[in-house]
Amino acid sequence: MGTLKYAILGLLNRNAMTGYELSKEFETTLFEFWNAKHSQIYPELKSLNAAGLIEYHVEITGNVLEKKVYTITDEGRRDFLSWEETLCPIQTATKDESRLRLFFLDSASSDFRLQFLEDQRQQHQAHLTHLLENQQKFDTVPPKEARAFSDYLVLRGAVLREEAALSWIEECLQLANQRKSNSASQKNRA
Amino acid sequence: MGTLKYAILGLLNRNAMTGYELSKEFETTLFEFWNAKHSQIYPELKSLNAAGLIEYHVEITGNVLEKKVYTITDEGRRDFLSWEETLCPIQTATKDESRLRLFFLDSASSDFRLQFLEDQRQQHQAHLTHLLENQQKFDTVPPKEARAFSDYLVLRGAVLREEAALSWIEECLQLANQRKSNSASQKNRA
DNA sequence: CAGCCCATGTAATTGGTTACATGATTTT
DNA sequence: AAAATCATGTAACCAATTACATGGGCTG
Repeated sequence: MGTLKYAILGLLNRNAMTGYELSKEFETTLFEFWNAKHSQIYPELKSLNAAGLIEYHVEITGNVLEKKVYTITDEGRRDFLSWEETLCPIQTATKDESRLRLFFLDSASSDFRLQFLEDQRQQHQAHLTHLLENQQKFDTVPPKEARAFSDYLVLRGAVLREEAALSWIEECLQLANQRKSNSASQKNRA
Repeated sequence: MGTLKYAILGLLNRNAMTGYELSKEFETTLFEFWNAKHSQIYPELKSLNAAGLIEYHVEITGNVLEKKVYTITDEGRRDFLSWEETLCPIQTATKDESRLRLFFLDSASSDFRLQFLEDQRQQHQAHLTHLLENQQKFDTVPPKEARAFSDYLVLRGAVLREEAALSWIEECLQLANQRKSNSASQKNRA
């Protein structure tokens, strides 16, 4: 899809940045829905530069350490906007190892089943708590064209998704427990 | 991670199957949380066979058409179970182009913003409807050790996730509409 | 001066998709 | 007879992670 390209152009469309700063931005801000390591970013910057979509100038930190501050070009901005202003299909399929394991969970022992679900529950709980802490940093919905508005929206998305994941696991636990007390009376299965 | 390996072993642990049937299984049953094309499956089967985790015998369909029916070996079963009976981290990050686009949506025109959100809303709505139709096929929660129990659980997971996604988009739409009427009175921004 | 962060790259490998390639069987 | 589906594979390419490799700058 070449999505990394547009993630980078999008970030540079906001602020000029070095590859290192882009990498930090992926780790922090975009982490929930996109990520890329520096080993993927630097080559991509090289090719975006070659394509004339971004430029850079070198700045010196201290005495010798060079850093390349990248800026988006007009052509790059046009390219980004033409990507940004297109519709896109929602994600109906996504690789999720937890769900795969859960799908096969009937081949595991009944003890492990509960242990697995309980562990998943706790992890989701912890992650949700963390997200809610971030959400509380917004005392109010960020206004207008504020940069933080997007941050708020994607954070809300993460919160709602995580709440749903937690509800789901709790539903699974409940059904698994039901099953356990049922099957106690008929343990003589294959 | 080598997850494909365990997805295949897990399926073969249920039933003996050909590569073609595995491929269909990925397309239908596992699709929501794992997928693999035949071009990835056939080489994987080759290497699992070489590792002694699966075996096959050849069956003839019609006059000449050969198909390889794969069976899991004892060693394969042990390997699968040792994977299956381990805890795993929840997914806190997943690449999602829709969310990325939404994150950058402030660089788009206000008209397009609403168009994008409305389109996403409709897509989520349609997908949810489809999932709920599948859910109705279960008149009751499948019992005990029934194969369908896992199917039911992952379907419930998909339903809850999709409901959350829809709620989120609706919240975004609401906020975006608010913003529009607000910003009408102060359109003189940079 | 040690340890951590800043800063930039490349190489090797894995995971995954798309395209290439072939041919039999069944259904309409 | 054509079209859809069954059936199996390989090749080329793209995306992404892990590891390799180097060195400066800042803080305690």
